[in-house]
Order: sequence, then structure tokens, then C-alpha cells
Amino acid sequence: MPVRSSPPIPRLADVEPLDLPKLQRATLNDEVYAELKRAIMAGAIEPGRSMTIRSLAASFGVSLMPVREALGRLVAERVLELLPNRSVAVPVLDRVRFHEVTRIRLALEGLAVREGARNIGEHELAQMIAWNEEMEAPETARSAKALDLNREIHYMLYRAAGMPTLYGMIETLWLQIGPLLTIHMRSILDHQPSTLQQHHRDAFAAISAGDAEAAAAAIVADIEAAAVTIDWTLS
Amino acid sequence: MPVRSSPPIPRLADVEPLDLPKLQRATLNDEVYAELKRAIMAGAIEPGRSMTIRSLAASFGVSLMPVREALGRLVAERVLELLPNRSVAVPVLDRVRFHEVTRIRLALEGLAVREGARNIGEHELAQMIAWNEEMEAPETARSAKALDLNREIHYMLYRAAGMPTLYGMIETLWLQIGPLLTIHMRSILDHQPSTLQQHHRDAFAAISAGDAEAAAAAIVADIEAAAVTIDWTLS
DNA sequence: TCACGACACTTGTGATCACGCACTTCTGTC
DNA sequence: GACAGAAGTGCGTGATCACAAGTGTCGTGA
Repeated sequence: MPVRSSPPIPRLADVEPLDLPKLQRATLNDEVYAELKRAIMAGAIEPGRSMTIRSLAASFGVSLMPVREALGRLVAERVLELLPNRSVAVPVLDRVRFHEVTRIRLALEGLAVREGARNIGEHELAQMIAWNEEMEAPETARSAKALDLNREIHYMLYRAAGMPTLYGMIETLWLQIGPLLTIHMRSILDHQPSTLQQHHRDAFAAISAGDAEAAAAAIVADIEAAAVTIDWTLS
Repeated sequence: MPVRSSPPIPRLADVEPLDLPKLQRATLNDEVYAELKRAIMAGAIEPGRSMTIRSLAASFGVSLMPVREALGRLVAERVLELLPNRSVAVPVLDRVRFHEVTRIRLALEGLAVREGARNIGEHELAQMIAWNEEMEAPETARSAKALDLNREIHYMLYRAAGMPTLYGMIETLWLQIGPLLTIHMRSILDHQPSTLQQHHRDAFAAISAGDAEAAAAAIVADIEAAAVTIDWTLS
């Protein structure tokens, strides 16, 4: 630890406790991992096309090592798929697997809402309502931002459950269907002009009324409505 | 591909189609990963004590690389925990987190049974019944083999659902509570001499009767019964 | 006797290199 | 002209090395 030579300067630790516990340096591994997740969720990586470690490493400007580990983690989370060639790709969800992921989502996100509806605070609820109205604004209704807002609303609700393991599992499920959402975003937003927002409004009303079960039902209806629209466009 | 010089010997590919699709060489990475999973599930690794990459690599007789990636995958699956030192350990489940994992298990394994009960074949059902009776045998009732049989029964039921993503998620959940199960195995098997087997029998009867919902209820009761026993021993 | 600092050691992280395997492409022969 | 064999290339996997940060220990000074 470097020590200043002039004594009158007090050390930072003396002035402020500053006990932020989770300040750990981000490794290249983590950065590549986060960047890949963002790219996948944004649909920037075409499903089915394999990608090589070397090309990704060159794109990120790092060596093979961080990319290898980040890809391995994503494969472990089933966000990426291991091809027989031992190379990886964003999996192409056929109708069967999409149905499976949707059913898991219904179970898990229903549980999260049932729990989160009880714990969520006034401030978060207001924030979600604001986001939901922003989704209906004409300039964002058909843009990628609408999907981002939709995701943030759901995530905030799920975070309120205070179940970190459950939240992580839901996050990986969203990553699995994320590419599909982005690709068919136009269809979803066209076929359902304001259905999504209405389901959200139902959920907010139920939360305000203290009816966690109704809130869960609204989110389940929301997921199912989006699922049938995507299923319509599949294969 | 090496070619034999003597022509009369027919090549294997000519005699037998042998189109086993999933024959890909196991890498050291996969072997270390599988071995660590076995060790964790068996409770061989004391929860909370951190382990170093180098020591594991020395134990396995491999270099750091395969161990690093295997550990990274297990951390991604939340089977291992990343300590502030950036080293890893089997997480110690407090009561709160154990409750959370149990609630997720109820949702997911209930779904799996509801689906698996409809699809499972006669042969698998007979196998499960045989395993269940073997659990009651005096020589295995209190041994680690009883836990193995219990796990195999549940896994076979969940596999029958034909939902690989769901099955993988359930498997990681079992890995998270596996150490706890093994450590408190004595308590579980003592407090519940044949309760577990009875719940299993209820599930089998419901499956035979074609009542998937009752089968799911039986497994849910099974999980809950084991959970309250473990919760009793926690802290 | 206690505290502080320097040193050695351990550990995770990242880079580089080597090997084996699979696939492609070119070429020679029938 | 077509097909088989060989050379070349690209890829994942694993090992080794280098580096920085953290940690414990030993020694010295007050």
C-alpha cells in the first residue's frame, strides 16, 4: 500500500467507513461474458451460426483464455449450444423446445411474482408503471426499446422476490428465448398493440390491491400471450 | 484414418451402421467437471472450505486449465460459490437459501412429474418400484446407497418428462442441496423410516391410475417432508 | 511486549505455445 | 472427367509461463 509522505492528509478509510461489500475488480473473463450476454439478448448473434473462440478473441482484442471461459459458462447455462464440432452457437429454438422453455418460465416467473408482489415497494411500483406507459409512447412502441422496457419491468418484479437463485435461473431462461424475442419483435409488437401493457396494468393493480395470486395470474397471461404470438411465427 | 493393408478385413463401418450420434470424445475438462459433481453430490467436499485450482489440478493429475474451466462452469450453475478472494467453495446453505431452493424445486419438479407421469413407460415404472423396495431393505436403509436410489428414482421420473432443459435445471438444484442431503442423511433416514418410500408408492399408484396431478402432489409431499426434516437440523 | 513493515509465498488471471483432430483443397492417377 | 489420397489450414484442448494482487510470517524497532 503506498503511503503519502505528508501526514496532515487523512486516509480515506479514516474519514468514511465506506463498507461497500461488493467491490471486486472485473476480470476480462467477466467483461467478455457480460458483453456476449448483451449481444445474445440483443439478437446480434444469428442463431445457428457457429462462432470460433479465435474470432471472438480477435473481436474483443483479448487472448483466447477469457473467451474460452466465458463461452464455457454460457454453455453451462444452456445459453449457448455445444455443436458436435465442439464449437458453440446460439441454439435455434424449434417449437418443441420453445414450448418447454415457456412452460418452465410460467412455473418460475409465476413463483417469483407471487413472492415479489408481496415485497415490492411503492417506489419500484411507480417506476414500473412509468416504464409501462413509456412502452405505449408512439416513438418507442415499435422499437427495440419497447422490449428493453418490457424486460426491465419483469426483472424488477422478479428481483423484488428476494430469491437470488430463482432470479438467476429466470435470467438464463430469458437469455435462451431472447434471440427469438428480438427476431420476432416486429410480429409481437404488431399483433399485440397494447396487450402486453394491459397485462402489466392488471399485475400492477393486483399488487396495489395486495392480491399476489392475481398478480401472478396476470404475468402468466402476459407470458402466454407473447408465447402464442411467437409460436404463430415459428416454423 | 489408418487403413489396414490386408484387404479381406472388412471395415467396421461396412459391417455395422452403428450410427450412435452422441459419441464425442470426453475431454479432461468434462472429466474433471463430472468428477467434481460426483464429489459434491457425495458430500466429499466440506461446504464452506475453499479449494484452490492448483491443489485440485494436482489431485487430478492434470494442469490448471481443465480445472479452471470446470470450476467456472460449476460457478455458473451456482453449484459452487465465488468467494471474495476469487476462489471457490461449496456454498453453505443457510435456512433462507435452503427454503428458496426448496420452493424452486417444488415448482420445477412438480412440473416435471406432471409431465413425466403421462409419458413414463411400464419398464421404467417397474424399475422405480424395484428401487423403492430396495431402499427399504435393512442393509441399505441407512447407507448412502439409499440416497443414491432415492435420487435415481426421482431422476428417472423427471427424465420421462422429455424436457431436457428442465431436467438440467433440476439436476443443478439437486447439486446445490446435495451436500446438505448427504450431511444430514442420518437424520433424514432416522426421522423418516419409511415416509419417503410411502410418498414414492403414492406417486407410483397415481401414475398407474393415470392421475398425473396426484403423482405430482405425492412428489411435492415427498420433497416437503424431507425439507422439514432438514430444516429441523439447520442452525 | 507490541506494532509496523519488508519479504516470501500462494493464488487467480491472462498470454503464448504445442498437439491432435477435422475439414478443405489441390493434385495425381485410373 | 471422376475419385482417392495427400498436403494445408483452421479449430479446440491442454500445458506452461508470466504477472499482479492478496496473505501470512518473520524480523526489527519503539
